[in-house]
Amino acid sequence: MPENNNPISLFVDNLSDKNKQLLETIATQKTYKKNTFLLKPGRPASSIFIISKGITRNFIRKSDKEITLQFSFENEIVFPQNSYQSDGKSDEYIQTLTDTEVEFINLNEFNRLKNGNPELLKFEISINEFYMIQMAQRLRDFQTLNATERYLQLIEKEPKIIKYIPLTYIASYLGITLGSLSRIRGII
Amino acid sequence: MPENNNPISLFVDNLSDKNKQLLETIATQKTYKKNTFLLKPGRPASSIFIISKGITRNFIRKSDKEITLQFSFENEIVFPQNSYQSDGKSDEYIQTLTDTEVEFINLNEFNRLKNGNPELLKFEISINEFYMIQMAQRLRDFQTLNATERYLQLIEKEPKIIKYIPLTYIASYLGITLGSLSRIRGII
DNA sequence: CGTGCACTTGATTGAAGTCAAGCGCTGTGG
DNA sequence: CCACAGCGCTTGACTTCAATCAAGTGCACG
Repeated sequence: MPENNNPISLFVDNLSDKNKQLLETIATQKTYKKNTFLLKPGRPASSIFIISKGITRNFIRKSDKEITLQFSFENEIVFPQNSYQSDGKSDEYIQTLTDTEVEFINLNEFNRLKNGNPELLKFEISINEFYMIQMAQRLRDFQTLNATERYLQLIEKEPKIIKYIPLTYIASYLGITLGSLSRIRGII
Repeated sequence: MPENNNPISLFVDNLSDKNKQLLETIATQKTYKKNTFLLKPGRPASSIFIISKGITRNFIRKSDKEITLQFSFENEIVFPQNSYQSDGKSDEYIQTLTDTEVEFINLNEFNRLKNGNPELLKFEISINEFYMIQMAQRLRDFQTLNATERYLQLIEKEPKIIKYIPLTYIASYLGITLGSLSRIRGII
């Protein structure tokens, strides 16, 4: 199973005991079978999830195709990428790719806790920064690399994805078709 | 010149007078001529800029080409997208595209101010969220749209860019070549 | 044992890149 | 004040990359 000790779990570790305990008071453990939806379009996302065990993906449907936006592994935080559209509804799906165990965190309660709590506010800033850097890197890859190079980059930077996730999902994550991805793998 | 009242300036407006004043104590007004570099690779970015007047672009060089990562207009905040690479150095340029007036904000001082200051911490969170949503949208466009659709999307969502910025820069921002962009414009 | 999923492969088309030439401004220096 | 250099953009001929659509393989699992 995926390796441990990513930046996100470090951010949690760095919290004071007091705040760790506070977080626990609003977290609920839940387990889901493979291929369960944690979020479907139309429902406002009132929670985020910390994955204790398992893998999820965020995706959207676009003209009969599924486009994968994000994969999430152990100790990572899952939330809808695009938050909301103009009509206030998310168009995003979040789905488990394996049997998965998550800590469910209600956003209203988290926002209440963090009010006037600098440590939790900084915690949120760190997490946002982490995901911003990741997205900026990914954007850059789309602007500067072709399909083959993006695939090689993925192997290097996110080997977990290659190891554990079906190519169909990886293809749309890389912005290419399954067929092309297969050919790229053949050549390399 | 570009329209006013974007989300970022609203975030500033919403600050308490006390914090607005605090920010002013660490801000320095500077003006730059067109085509000046506010940041070059190799130097750690110790500041961010709030544009009072003018336009900037962030870009990188990659095999003799310049790839534009971001344009910034009046009242927006400019900072390097990719923060840093593994060697700790940014590889990003920030350049003025017109005569430009900025509020220079030293990051160390800002970090000192925001320590234990929930309002400023929330301010930072709001700004990060704003840019995250923007990046997530842009990423999605690369995954789901072809060159023509990305251009149309840009016209719709960021008309300022089309109005004020040379096509050469826009092309790399959209991840296409100048020639292709010109053809797309010809057809539409 | 057979159905369906994950992936590969082939033939063809279409989208975008490359490279080079050329046009029309603008602005600057002789 | 004109001439010309350079920038911003377009256009053409051609190539290359990736998409499309369809067929087919191997494997897992009920």
